[in-house]
Amino acid sequence: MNLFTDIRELVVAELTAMAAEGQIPQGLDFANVAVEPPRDEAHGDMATNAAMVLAKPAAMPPRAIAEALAARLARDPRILGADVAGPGFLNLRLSNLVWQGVVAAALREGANFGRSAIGRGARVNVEFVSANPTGPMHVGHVRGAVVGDALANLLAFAGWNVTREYYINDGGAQVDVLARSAYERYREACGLEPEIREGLYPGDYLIPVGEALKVKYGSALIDQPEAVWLTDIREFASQMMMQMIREDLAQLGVRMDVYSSEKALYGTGKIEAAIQTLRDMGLIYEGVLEPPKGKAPEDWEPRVQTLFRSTAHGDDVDRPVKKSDGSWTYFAPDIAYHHDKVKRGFDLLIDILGADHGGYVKRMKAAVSALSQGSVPLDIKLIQLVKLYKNGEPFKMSKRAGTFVTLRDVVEQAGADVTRFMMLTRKNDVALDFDFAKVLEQSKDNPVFYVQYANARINSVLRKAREAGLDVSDAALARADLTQLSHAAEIDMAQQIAEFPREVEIAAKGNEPHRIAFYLYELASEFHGLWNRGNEDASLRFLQDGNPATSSAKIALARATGVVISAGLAILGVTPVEEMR
RNA sequence: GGCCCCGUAGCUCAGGGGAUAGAGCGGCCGCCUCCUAAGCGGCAGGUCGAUGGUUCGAAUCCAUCCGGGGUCACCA
Repeated sequence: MNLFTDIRELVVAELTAMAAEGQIPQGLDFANVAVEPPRDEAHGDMATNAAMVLAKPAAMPPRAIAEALAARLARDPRILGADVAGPGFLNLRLSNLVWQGVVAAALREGANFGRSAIGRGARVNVEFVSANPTGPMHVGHVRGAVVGDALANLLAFAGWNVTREYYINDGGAQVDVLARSAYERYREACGLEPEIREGLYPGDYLIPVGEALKVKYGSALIDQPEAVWLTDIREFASQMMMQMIREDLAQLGVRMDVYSSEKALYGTGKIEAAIQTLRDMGLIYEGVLEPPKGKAPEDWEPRVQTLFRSTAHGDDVDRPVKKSDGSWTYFAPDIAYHHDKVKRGFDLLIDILGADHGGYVKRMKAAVSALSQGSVPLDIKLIQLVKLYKNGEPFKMSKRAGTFVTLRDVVEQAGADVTRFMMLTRKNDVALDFDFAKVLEQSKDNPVFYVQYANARINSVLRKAREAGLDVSDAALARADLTQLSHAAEIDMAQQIAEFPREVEIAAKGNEPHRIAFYLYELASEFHGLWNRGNEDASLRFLQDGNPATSSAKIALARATGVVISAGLAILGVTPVEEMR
């Protein structure tokens, strides 16, 4: 249930009736009519801008519309009062029964509370991580992995049909480097001195690869020329790397539905087919690009290349799909890959990329726009850097990988839940500071702790109530006399709970999972506030000695809050804690 | 120089075209005989980078400019 859309439907229904009865003109567009919580509590529980939005097209003063609408809305049992205010806002006060009903709904719906159908089952592909299979995942990948996974959870919760996909970049030169590096480790496993030359991957995570190669090939590849072993070792090593990456992702609680290989596109005609599709649209031509503007064109020389006319779909310059030697650029398989996604029938594509791929956004959008003839939107989320700190000091670590902090280092130090939550405490396009000390701190400036603490307190109440002999099952609590929840502080709590479904929809529409993390912080804050009100006003404590009926109602409110915390954390992929230690 | 992102309280950051712009930290003042004070309440602190524009209404949309970061033809 989403109370705000319910009330908006009521408003639109009344406006429609007003049009039918001639109170306002026929045929007005109600699309911009909004029902939202007002910023200021004094303005009531909900506000609608209907009168202001419609005043001009209806050629009527806003107050006249607002007053007529108010009179009609006031007849609905849910609405206690409708007051015209300010320039034409209509402020609605809702019956406590409405808010009490939200508590009951949360208890009834449980983990499904807040679930939405706005996605209408549309098929969306979320591509994320897509790290090269040349080593373990490092910090740079963590945020993208978490954002992608949480976004996928969010969209699924909001009614989209989600596919999580990893694009294995195994077609380029970097996997050759991997093969050569692994070969040296193989020589090492065979008792020879490895030559980890400049440009090879030095990390000791390749030692097991070398040992595995020795098991498979014995000494057969020693002193053989590269041409003999390169292809086999490349395949072998990248498979082992992918296995490691899958394990890394599992550590973070991330799972993929589909792994697609770049290499698998070569030799299948898929790249050629994608380019041919563009060629048939007149978007492929042989030409010479202008030198990059403003950059010293010293080493620039005109070259004839095969170009994609991406400017026809919003890009700034056309982009090469073939190098001057006739081989594909990296862009060509990427076009083919997105072509494949379009052909698989997705209604929406989302790519989660590192912020250093900013220059890549327009051309990829252009390609998808062309290949789908504008029918499949591509949203590209660029993920900004994570800066690591420990107690405020920049943090460097090189444990097992040689030069970088790995995903495993982060998860081992901070834990998957903390890592995931923290990665979602910023918008994707803002850099994020991650302090290993602060994220584990048990204080309110640590949002993970703060939210988890609220959940622990709720569990504490339930535990105490159970010890006192109360039935605190959700079914029993849903039957409690919730009309006893009438104090303003309790109604405020219920109102915050009612925000959850609305926040889910806003977050899903904008592909912004971080909104859920911020919402949970606010929800927790409301709960901690209510909890402490019990210190001053004993009637606000959840457990009321000798009054099981009242206790049940208040516990129902606490439990409903817990239900929402769990549902929200589930979207983030974080496990709620039962008890702080 | 082109393109992209950012610019909101001393600091770190929220804020779907709505009313008097919010939170945490830091500062000051309060709250535990009582479900976890690991918390809560209050006060102080703002020309929302600047200037124009669109709009009944702009932190939000558009344009230009100023700062900071990223990126920039045969690397993926």
